[in-house]
Amino acid sequence: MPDEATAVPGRSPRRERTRARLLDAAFEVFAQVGVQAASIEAVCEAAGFTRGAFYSNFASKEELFLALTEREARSHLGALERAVTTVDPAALQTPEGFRASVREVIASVLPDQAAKSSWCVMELEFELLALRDPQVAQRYVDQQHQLREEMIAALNRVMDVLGLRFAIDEHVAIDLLLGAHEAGQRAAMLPAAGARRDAASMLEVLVDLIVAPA
Amino acid sequence: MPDEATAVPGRSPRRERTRARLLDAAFEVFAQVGVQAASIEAVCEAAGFTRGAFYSNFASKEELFLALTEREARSHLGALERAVTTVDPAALQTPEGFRASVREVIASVLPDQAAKSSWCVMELEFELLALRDPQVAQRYVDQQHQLREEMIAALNRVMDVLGLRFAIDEHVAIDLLLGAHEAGQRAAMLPAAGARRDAASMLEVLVDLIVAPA
DNA sequence: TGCATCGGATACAGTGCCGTATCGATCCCC
DNA sequence: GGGGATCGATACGGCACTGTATCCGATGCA
Repeated sequence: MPDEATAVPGRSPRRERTRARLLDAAFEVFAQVGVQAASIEAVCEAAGFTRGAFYSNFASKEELFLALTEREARSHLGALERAVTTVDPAALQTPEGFRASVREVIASVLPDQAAKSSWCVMELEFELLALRDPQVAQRYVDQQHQLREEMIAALNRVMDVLGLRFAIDEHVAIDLLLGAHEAGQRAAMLPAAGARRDAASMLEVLVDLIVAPA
Repeated sequence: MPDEATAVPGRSPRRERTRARLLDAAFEVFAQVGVQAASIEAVCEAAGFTRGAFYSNFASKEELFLALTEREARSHLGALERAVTTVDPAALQTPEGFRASVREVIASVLPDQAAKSSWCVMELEFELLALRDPQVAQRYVDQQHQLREEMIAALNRVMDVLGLRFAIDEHVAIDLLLGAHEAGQRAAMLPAAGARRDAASMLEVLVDLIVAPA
């Protein structure tokens, strides 16, 4: 037995794979039926395990959920970094190219096509859980904060190249951008009512409003 | 027995009271633990009834939830109308008065202090349910659509008095306003992380951006 | 006041999920 | 290749909730 419970978090490869499969299954099941409605049993079945495996890896459904959000947050931060470093400076020279780049950076944090749209459902679940459980709330707030700070930095870097800046407080700007993106994505998952404005056009209107020459 | 099942929806006063108490309790319980996590039993207990009363009035939890959203939507539309008719034209003459009026109209649809902040939790629940259940989705979309159309009309009426107009598409404008309001309200329910921007300032920034002289 | 209907309470059988305790296979290291 | 630790499967008792069928008191009408 290792001396410390807080020793190296080096879990055996086998255990790591089990955890990963459980997390994958949790993502799927949670997105499909909701975190609260999802039974531990259903997650295990989707992962091809029995509850024995689950309780050997997680203490509760909440812990599983938090591990999942952490994994996804890490992955999103990675995607953000990649998106920023792959922005083509040449493309930025035109207004269209600039707006496309902004949208790409935003989309990298809230992937639409790649990881299916089910992540935005999970975001809603996360927020809802946070509104009820203080422990979850802390994690949620921290993750959101970190993500937004990195996005501000990323977008500022992009805009510097162009001699542009935010016309309004950058925190408000990010909130508006992310809000518009999320709203657009969710709207896309619902049946249309009347004239449906898509996320793309909303974002472009917004970008025009809040970006100004430096 | 009445000939028609679709006769007058005139329910007896007693029955109406029972339904109202069940709806009140549902609001409370749903907001507290979530729609999915809430057991019918818990709702009944909160209302001071047994499940017998519930099944005598509703076929399922979903039906109860839909009845609840309908009642609340009606109440919100009423509040919106009242807010618009009580706007003081004199107050509109100053920029501050105008912004306050805009905020009041918006707040009337998404009440913050009055009906507690728990309604925005219910909104999230509603949206989440809509993303999963097509039947719920239709209702959700319809309600949102109606609300937004009425808000556009209301705000346009207010702005006409001042010789102002939306600088951008009015549907986009409403989406941004409502989004900002909701985001601000939810943020207010969570522990602060770093500099917390409140809903009020976000809305004012936004109003300044999207309102222009006619 | 008596009677018919309505509306909510009670009783019951059934189900799915929970968390734990224990067992057995697999993996790893010497 | 054996022995010990690890890890997931199995088995068990229990509980909370579901939906229905039935009962009984309240209510309203003649």
